[in-house]
Amino acid sequence: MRATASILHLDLDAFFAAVEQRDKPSLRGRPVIVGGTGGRGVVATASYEARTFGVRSAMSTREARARCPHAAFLSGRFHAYRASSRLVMSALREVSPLVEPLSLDEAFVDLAAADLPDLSLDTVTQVAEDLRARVHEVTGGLTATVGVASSKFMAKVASELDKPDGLTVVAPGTELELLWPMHVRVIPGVGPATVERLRRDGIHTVADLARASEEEVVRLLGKAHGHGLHRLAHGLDNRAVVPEREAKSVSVEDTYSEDVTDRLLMEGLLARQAGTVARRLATARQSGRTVTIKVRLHDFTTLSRSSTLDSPTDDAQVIARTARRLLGEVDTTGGVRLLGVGVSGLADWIQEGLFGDEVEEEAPISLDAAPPSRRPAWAPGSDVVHIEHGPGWVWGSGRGVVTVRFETAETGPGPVRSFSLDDPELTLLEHGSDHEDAPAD
DNA sequence: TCTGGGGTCCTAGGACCC
DNA sequence: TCTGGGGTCCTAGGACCC
Repeated sequence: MRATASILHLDLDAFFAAVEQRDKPSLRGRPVIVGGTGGRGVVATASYEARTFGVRSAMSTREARARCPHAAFLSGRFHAYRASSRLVMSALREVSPLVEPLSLDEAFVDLAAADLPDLSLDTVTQVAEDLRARVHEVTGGLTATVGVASSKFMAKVASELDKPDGLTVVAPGTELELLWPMHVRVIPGVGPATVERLRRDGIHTVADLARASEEEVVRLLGKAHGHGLHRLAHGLDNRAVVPEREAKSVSVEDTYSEDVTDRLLMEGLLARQAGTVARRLATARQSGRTVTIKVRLHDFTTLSRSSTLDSPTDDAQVIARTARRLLGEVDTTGGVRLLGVGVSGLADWIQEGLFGDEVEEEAPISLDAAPPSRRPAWAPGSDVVHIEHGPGWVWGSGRGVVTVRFETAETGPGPVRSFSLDDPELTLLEHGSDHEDAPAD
């Protein structure tokens, strides 16, 4: 909570649907619904025209069709959404270097890091209006709703108040009089289950929540959630705007139009998903140790099984093999409606920055350009090794295992594989055997 | 023939280690 | 011979967000 209204939250209005209406004039003024169009689809975004018929996000497409049969139902063009999103994020970064995207259509901007004469209400209001106009301009007509306040929480609450195409600035000091009459549902993190738990205890408004003792809220909702919500109810929020966040997992899941009952087919579908996950990991130059499968049975029961490997991988075969083994632990009699594969525990083995600038760049690392290392043996990124048929970089090490990414300037990033430290195939190519220097920085 | 897909964070219990 | 306690890792599930 700051003394100035210097955190801005921007939300693009009915984003996916608005992009479709922008790109296809015949859709303008008409109800447009973007989402899964198959028998088991749900609505991702409904245009405001569709919302007047009661169509909402996350509603099944079947129900949306019943409510609004004349709407245009579209399955979505994500490259177009990403392109517009990038334009918006760039526009935000013109205002302040501290921009935290929350999704394709939402971001926080820290105005305290912007180059402004002051942070008075007049100034931030003008900045917000200019920004909304700029977004409209760079996207070719999309509108945004903006909230500006003294914290992330209040900025987000404020941006909900004047949708679409609006602006709300909350003057510092007036937060609680705005917040307390509202329903607890306005607090991000309060969903249906939490609303119900609080309701049973007679807590409906934010003021009710603030009046309750912290002990009581913690008893109802658990330590972290209870403590956090109780603070928010008092308007207390010191979270900073954080521009870059490391991904913690990569996953793919698919709901099938008909339940899958054939075990071999399930294995094939998992293997294909493993390939997609592996490709995304390689693109992000990451690997992870924990492989998780997700299985949704015919009756919507959802299960997960996971297995943590000795060393991180981005190898499609390894992920597929693990996924198949995990599927073996699940009774799929009766069929499954969804299968998914994910890898988490990313970057555990990669010390960010050990590669220096090189890790930030997409360009393949030349083995010839290997920097003389001053780090202990087998530190991630420190050594070039030779295993079996080719050279590679040490990617991670520990527990008697060294993990290597095979990579050359010619081939670019290759697969990640692991070897036991006493594997005779493993030879240190560069970097002598005494490593007494302390790690740099 | 209700109920997507991509994520994040939290909890709770058991294993294991010191 | 009646039995510690703290810390960390792993696993499964749940709530929530967009």
